Amino acid sequence: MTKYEVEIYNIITTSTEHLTVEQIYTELKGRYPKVVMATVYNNVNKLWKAGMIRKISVENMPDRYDRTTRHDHLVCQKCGKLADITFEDLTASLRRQTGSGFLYYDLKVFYVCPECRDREGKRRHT
Amino acid sequence: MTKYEVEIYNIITTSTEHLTVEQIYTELKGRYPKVVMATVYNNVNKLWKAGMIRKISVENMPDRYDRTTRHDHLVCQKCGKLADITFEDLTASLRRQTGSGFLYYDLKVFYVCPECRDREGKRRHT
DNA sequence: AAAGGTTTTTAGAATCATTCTAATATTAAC
DNA sequence: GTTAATATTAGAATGATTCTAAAAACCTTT
Repeated sequence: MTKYEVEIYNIITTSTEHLTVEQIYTELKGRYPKVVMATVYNNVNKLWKAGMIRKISVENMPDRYDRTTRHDHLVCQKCGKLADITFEDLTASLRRQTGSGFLYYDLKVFYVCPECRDREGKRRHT
Repeated sequence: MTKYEVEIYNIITTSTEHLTVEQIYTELKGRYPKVVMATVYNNVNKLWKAGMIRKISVENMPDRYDRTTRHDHLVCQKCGKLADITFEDLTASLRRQTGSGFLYYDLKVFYVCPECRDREGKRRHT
């Protein structure tokens, strides 16, 4: 594993947020001013293909990266922010229904996050 | 509803496949040679915002559109093709866990589709 | 520690999907 | 049938991501 691979892996897996390539790049740039975007792309793809990190795609936003510990995601419909939830593990049940081709699943719950609710509420009612 | 809106809605909801904007455009172009891409984009977005069609985002591929009847998706990890499955409805359970902000959920099951399995199998074993 | 070979990084161009802008066309309302 | 509103067109612009070719860093083997 190369220096950047390790650094990027650490940034992703220790973050409490769900980071975009842009954010990882900014973070990394602080410590290694000569790093470029392509390096971040190369390395997140490498890590992703190796199954070491998770990629989260949501329509109309850049991909974000996450640790691989089993959990699901809440996606705010208003602001796009992600939050973790752990819903019951559906693996066994889905494997049964899907057959031997089964690899993994991805469950996203769309909602309005508390912050956006408050903001909405203020505008509409108060 | 405008002419194109209706046509695009019909193309999406009567298709057995999960169509990209590109494919919808090609289909539509056959009947209306002067239609442009932007019109397809405008209209799928309009239909999507109105909740009349579903948008399916998978990492590294263009968005695809689908009818809104309740069902989940199988995504082939090799070729990206989508197939429908109907797994048990998790709405009630997720709403309970998520709270009043809940809107809807999206369940994608990644697998290797039968065609890709066969292709793989041939290369590896036979 | 120099030479050779592989892998990584860099810089910047290229690509792809999608959105935007401004002008034109179509539709609906009066 | 004129006005106002909305939709469509054409093409430029944007944003995210990939690609390409050259330079740099990293191993190995001497």
